[in-house]
Amino acid sequence: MQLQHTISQRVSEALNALFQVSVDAAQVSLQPTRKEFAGTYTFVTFPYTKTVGKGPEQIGQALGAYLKENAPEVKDFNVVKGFLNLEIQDAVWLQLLRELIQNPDFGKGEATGQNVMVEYSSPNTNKPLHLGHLRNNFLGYSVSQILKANGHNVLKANLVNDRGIHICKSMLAYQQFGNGETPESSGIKGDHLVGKYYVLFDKHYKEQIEGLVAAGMDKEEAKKKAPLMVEAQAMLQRWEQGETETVALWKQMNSWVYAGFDQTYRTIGVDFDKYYYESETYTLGKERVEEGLHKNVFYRKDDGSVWVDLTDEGLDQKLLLRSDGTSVYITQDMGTAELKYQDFPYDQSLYVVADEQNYHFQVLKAVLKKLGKPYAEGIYHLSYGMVDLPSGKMKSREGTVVDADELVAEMVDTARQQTEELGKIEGFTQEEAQQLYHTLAMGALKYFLLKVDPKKRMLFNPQESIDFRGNTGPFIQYTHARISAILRKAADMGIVAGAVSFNDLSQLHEAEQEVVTQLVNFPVAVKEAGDNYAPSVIANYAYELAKAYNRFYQEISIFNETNEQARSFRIALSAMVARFVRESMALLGIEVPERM
RNA sequence: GGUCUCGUAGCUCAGCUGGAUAGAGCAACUGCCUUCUAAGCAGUAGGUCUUUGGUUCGAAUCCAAACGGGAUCACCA
Repeated sequence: MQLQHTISQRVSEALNALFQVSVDAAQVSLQPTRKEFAGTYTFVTFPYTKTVGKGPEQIGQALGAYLKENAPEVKDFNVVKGFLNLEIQDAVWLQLLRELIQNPDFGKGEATGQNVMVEYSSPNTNKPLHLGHLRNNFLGYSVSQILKANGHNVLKANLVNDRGIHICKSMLAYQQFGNGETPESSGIKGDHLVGKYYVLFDKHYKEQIEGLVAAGMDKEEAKKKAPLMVEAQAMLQRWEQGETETVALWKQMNSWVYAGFDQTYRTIGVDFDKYYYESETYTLGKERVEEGLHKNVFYRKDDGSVWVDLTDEGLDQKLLLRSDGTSVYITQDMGTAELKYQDFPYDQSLYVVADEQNYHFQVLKAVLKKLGKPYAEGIYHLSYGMVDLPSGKMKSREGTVVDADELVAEMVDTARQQTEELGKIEGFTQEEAQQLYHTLAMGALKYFLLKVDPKKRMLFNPQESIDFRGNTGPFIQYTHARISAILRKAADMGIVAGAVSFNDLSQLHEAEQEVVTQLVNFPVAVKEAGDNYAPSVIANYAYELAKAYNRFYQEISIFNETNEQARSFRIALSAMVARFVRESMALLGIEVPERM
């Protein structure tokens, strides 16, 4: 039963019966009643004063009295100015809980048959993952889970940026300064090892530039003429020509990076259904360019370069192919979009990419539309804001990035410290303790990064982010652990869930009713999160649910309750909260412990 | 400069498909562990929702402008 919908229906009927005003139930908007007033749903009467011809308060009184009399769900009402607050019968809440218990799919949308591809992570293979990538990975994974819960077929894709000048930079530095170092010989994780040479390249490159400038060269020219840069360009050429030695080095270094990434992905709990590699897709777009020239939506300049004019879309002219015939970024993305569509004919294609590329994706969509591609409309750039540090923006070249592996390790260590201080894990084995630290660390980190609206730029304060109290992942995990303890105790006492019905129970405490209200909201949150691609909606939901439960937990005893039905109800209620906490956290990619 | 985006408590953020006296968490202060896990609960204090105008019965929310942050406008990716 959709309670809110039912109440809308009742209000619609009442409007008709009392005032002969015909309003479709779907048009009757109800809002949650504010805490300081009694009630669950509030109907605002102001908009109806003209059609009804009465004052807002009068309308509220009349509707309230009518509903109390005629709507079986309505227990009572009160009117404050133009606001009609409706209280719901306890029997309705009890019935709702029974329905939740019997419906294991509550909250999940019906299958839509829609295919949605979610591309996320998309790392460069020249350096390890950092904090920004974490936001990306957590977002992509979580949105995928949320879309699945909304009934879509989801394919998680990772487009690995494994070629280009930046890759050649680390390769070149490795060649010159590496002395045959390997992850095995150095004990350094593969992606970090390669990243080390990327940094080394930059260091020597800068020295060369300074040297040239000191010798009187213009800075811009020095950047181009520095020997390391010239060599890196040459290496890229050799790579594109497939020169054996260069390709071998490229393969070797990439394999190190992949081993490192795999380890990180496993640690942070994300995965992919399909990998795309830029080295395999970067030439694909050229056919699309040909197609566009053919269809006369692109044009070729005298120097041979190909352009598209998007001024009619409010955008600019955009280069699609260089004068030497090689691809640029957008060329490749045009090709990859087509390839993706062939692999998995999608209704929607999400790109989880930082907001610095907003313009790029506008252009990509516009260009594909000009080509008349059926899949262009489904392209959606899930743009997220950068993660700032208290010191400002992260700059990889200035060494102010927060490394993902290091951060995770620090979080795990903090989780260990906090847990040991509280001394709550007696009887845990080493493995169980380690597992718990990891669960808590990832819960804290993921929740911190996901609770903020993706579109917004956010601040990562290392001090605050490791907090395990208040609006945090561990707070919600803690709620689950508490309930687990209750369910264990119930089992120990031989109380079988559902064995005692609560059919004769007729009264609820306010705190109990609040919890049911939150439970009932689960599908609303799942849908809203799906419609807006916003894990933050789920995070907020989980927090509200946990808060409502903790209040109930504090105020009302379960095992001291002598009324068997009331006790049975509270255990069932607790079990449902545990379930929805677990399910909503799973939508964020966060696990919940049985004990902590 | 053009385009886009953001501006809510000391800090980090909710709220934004218009509704009541704008909410959380952190930080500060006060209570609550012989009772199911105090990683908790209850409470106090903290606000010109950047500013100005407009639309409306009603604006943090919609529109416009200004101010202030940020992104982007490469034959880079």
